[in-house]
Amino acid sequence: MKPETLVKTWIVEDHDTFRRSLQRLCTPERGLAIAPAFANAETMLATLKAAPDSQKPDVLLLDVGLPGRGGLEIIADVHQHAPQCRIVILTVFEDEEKIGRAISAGASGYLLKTSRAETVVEAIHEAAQGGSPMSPSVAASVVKMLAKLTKPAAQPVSLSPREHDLLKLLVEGLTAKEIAERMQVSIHTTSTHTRNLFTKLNVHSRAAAVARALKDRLV
Amino acid sequence: MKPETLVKTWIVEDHDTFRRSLQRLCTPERGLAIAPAFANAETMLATLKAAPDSQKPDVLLLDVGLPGRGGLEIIADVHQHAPQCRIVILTVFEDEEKIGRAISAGASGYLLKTSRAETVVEAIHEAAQGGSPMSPSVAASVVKMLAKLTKPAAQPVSLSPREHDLLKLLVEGLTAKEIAERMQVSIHTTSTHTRNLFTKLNVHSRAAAVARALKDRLV
DNA sequence: CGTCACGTCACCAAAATAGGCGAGGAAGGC
DNA sequence: GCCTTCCTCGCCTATTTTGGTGACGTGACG
Repeated sequence: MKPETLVKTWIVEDHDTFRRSLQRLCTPERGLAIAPAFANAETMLATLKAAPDSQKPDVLLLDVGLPGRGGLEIIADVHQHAPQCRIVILTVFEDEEKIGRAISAGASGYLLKTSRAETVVEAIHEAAQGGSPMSPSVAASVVKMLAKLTKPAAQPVSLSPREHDLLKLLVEGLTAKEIAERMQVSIHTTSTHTRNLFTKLNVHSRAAAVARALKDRLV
Repeated sequence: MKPETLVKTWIVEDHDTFRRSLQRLCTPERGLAIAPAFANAETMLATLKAAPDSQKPDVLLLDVGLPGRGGLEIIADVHQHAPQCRIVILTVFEDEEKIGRAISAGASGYLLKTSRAETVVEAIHEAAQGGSPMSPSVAASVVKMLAKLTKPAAQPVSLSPREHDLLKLLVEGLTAKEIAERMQVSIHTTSTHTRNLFTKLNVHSRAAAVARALKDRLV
């Protein structure tokens, strides 16, 4: 894993002291190129847009300290102008809300500012190699979110094969007539299946059935 | 972070050599209690069921080498008999499918067998403290999955406040009448909103609107 | 002041759906 | 054999939904 070339890192951090500390971490001895550092995202973006590809960063350390509008929107812009750049969030917030939004926006890593200097350096290298460095508690949040998002039905329902087919087509938004065609049966049959399906799902409308199906991952 | 008590770790690993290697890692000098090790999940579960709470493990290192039925079902059983136990998967597989299913099942961590001994020990401690140790590439997969699951609408739609309200109620499976009550308006109004909503969402039925809303996370 | 988006309400008709009933055949378990 | 589940098809009606049109008041914006 010895770095053949220095990892180009950019830094966005509004606190002067902390920004300089980060900047001092980036030394050739640590396998990192001298890092441009910016006090706000706008100047960084302007520089990024003007930079030739060869000078664009491999990793961007991004502080998203400001609540509300703060840096998450920036991520999309960075991806647009430097698609290969891995973005590592560096912040004091560790609530699932913020973590989830950062990852949705395209962040690769998420470090807390309580991380040790050595950890940050490791994280930069890890990110540059395609990994996703995260502080332990952040990793736990991410795993928790993923588990929640993929958890199956609370009370599992056993649908017959045809009912399952029907449900999938319902979720596609087809009408009864279209479903009958797709399933190669009479519209009366789909009607029967639909009624049975409603009973099993404990709903009284197609819309509710679709909601149940998608929420409980029945499809 | 000094461990005041030794972390009780159990090991399930079918390869004799590797199992003994893991077992040798668990020493008081490393902050770990002498670890019971099992060649298969069944005997581990039997032992777990018979064990008093005070002897139940803090962390379970679980090999899920066998493809198909292998260990993921075990996770639920372990959670049932030792709710506080953190489960760390230890395997050679690193495809998103397996990782996702392990996490859905309730695993806290996921290590590749290529991990160094020192890393495994760190992971055990991290898991015991509520973290989620993962090999870098696994972390990247997890982040990628989470990003995919939470990515917003492909083509964002701008709904008016009332339309958004309506959509939320639709997703709850309410009928037009119920929605009218909830929104404190006439049923004719909900009808108008519904039509406009359909146009914006480019659908022609409530079911399709619900599908679009949930798939594109418009709610 | 005009315009536009929005929310509200209404009337209308064609179409779809929800839901109840019965009934035959095929497959599988006991 | 009997029973159950599932799939299939049909008939029925009340209700809902879809989609079109028009209309009024409000507030924001230029």
